[in-house]
Amino acid sequence: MAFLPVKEQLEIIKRGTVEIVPEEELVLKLEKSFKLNTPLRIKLGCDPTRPDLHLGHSVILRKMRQFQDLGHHCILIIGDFTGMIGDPSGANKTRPSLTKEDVRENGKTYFEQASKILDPQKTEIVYNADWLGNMKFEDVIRLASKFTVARMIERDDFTKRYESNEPISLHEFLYPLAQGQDSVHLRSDVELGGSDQKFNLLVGRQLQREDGQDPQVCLMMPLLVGTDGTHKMSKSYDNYIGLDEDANNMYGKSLSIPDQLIYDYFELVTDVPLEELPVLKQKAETDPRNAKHDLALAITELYYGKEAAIKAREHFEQTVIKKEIPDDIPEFSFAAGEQIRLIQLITSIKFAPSNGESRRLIQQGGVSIDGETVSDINAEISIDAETSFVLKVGKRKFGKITGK
RNA sequence: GGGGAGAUUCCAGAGCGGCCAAAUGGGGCAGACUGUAAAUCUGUUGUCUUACGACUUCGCAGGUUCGAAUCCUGCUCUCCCCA
Repeated sequence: MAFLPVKEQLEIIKRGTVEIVPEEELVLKLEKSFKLNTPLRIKLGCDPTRPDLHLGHSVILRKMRQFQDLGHHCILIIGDFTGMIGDPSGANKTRPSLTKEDVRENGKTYFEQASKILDPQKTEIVYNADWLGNMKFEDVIRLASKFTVARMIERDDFTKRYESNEPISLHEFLYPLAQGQDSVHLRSDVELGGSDQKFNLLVGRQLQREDGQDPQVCLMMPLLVGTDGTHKMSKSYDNYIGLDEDANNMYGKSLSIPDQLIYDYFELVTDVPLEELPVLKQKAETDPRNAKHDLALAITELYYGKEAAIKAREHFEQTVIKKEIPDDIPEFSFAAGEQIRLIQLITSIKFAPSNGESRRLIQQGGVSIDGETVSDINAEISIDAETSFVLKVGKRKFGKITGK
């Protein structure tokens, strides 16, 4: 296939990037690729320990997709080797070491979810245990000798953990080396990563250089700030919008981001054309309400299509703005003749994790039946064949209770 | 190898023999308000119980005591200083 002119490719590639190190080398690589009509080898590593992808992951995956669309060769590394050992970074808890099967399984799940963004046909999947697992201790020592401790601990997250007296295990120093070794093995031209990966990506450059290769270009994407507006999007902060979230949730959660993030989201997680971005930036400042709805729609549309996205918008307006009952709510049937305490009913359909919690919800006015707030903790419900009412618990848990 | 500090409820962090299901902050949840599932304010935040109360929880295992998160012994883990 024919490649786009280098200048046009660059424009697409640079969208949203934090840093490209070094950009001149990327230009050279693109020029060479164009001349020889050979695709660049783009590398992206993933951690298969938690295969629940969210919009934060999508930032980098989308960048990968852009490379695919430009005709380059994309390689997704499933980090099964590191996953088996259990990367303890960022935590002082030992993570459970996964078995080989677990990791392969997770890797599969990861790829399935990533396929919502990547073109699976054009993605090469590799497992790094295939080469890292064969290294001898001697090889590891030789690799380790290429880095000094001072260089390692100057890495930002190590420095922070060191200063706050948090433990750093020795093997964590080996992770960047392992990742760099991946680049050597795959002879990558470009490695993608979050801006927190800079150090690791740079290690790849050094190791490739020592191996006599043309070092990879490191392309860093910003870390997407989560719905709380402060931390990077991640499952552990519970500020994420999952890729397999249903359309309604995706829409609603997208609306809950703080206003100042609207533009970033447009740039990083939607497909709005480059030339429209400045307009949207303007709109995000002058008309945040509508800009945010546009954003929510754009995000939802990307994963569920236009029709579903519009439905999600309607659902949101109905339930949140007009505070009406949505059309499609789950139904829970109880045997006719049954007498059940409301508290237990709420717990039994998992609208609350414990009876204590249900009780609290009622006490706080968070429970209503057909729009009437229930304040009696001891309320009992008699079910008969005719029973049918809508139970609302908290802001957005609706259920239709019926008798059978 | 030697010396010191520490492990508390989702997180951070008080408590140091009964008044401790355990201060305070963060987070979560609910209510009010709002363009919003944002911000703000208020309430709430182990389990079971209508309630009285009962039960489980303060690294792990034992022990002292009428009674332990708090005292003792051993173990595990972490941090700091020295070598």
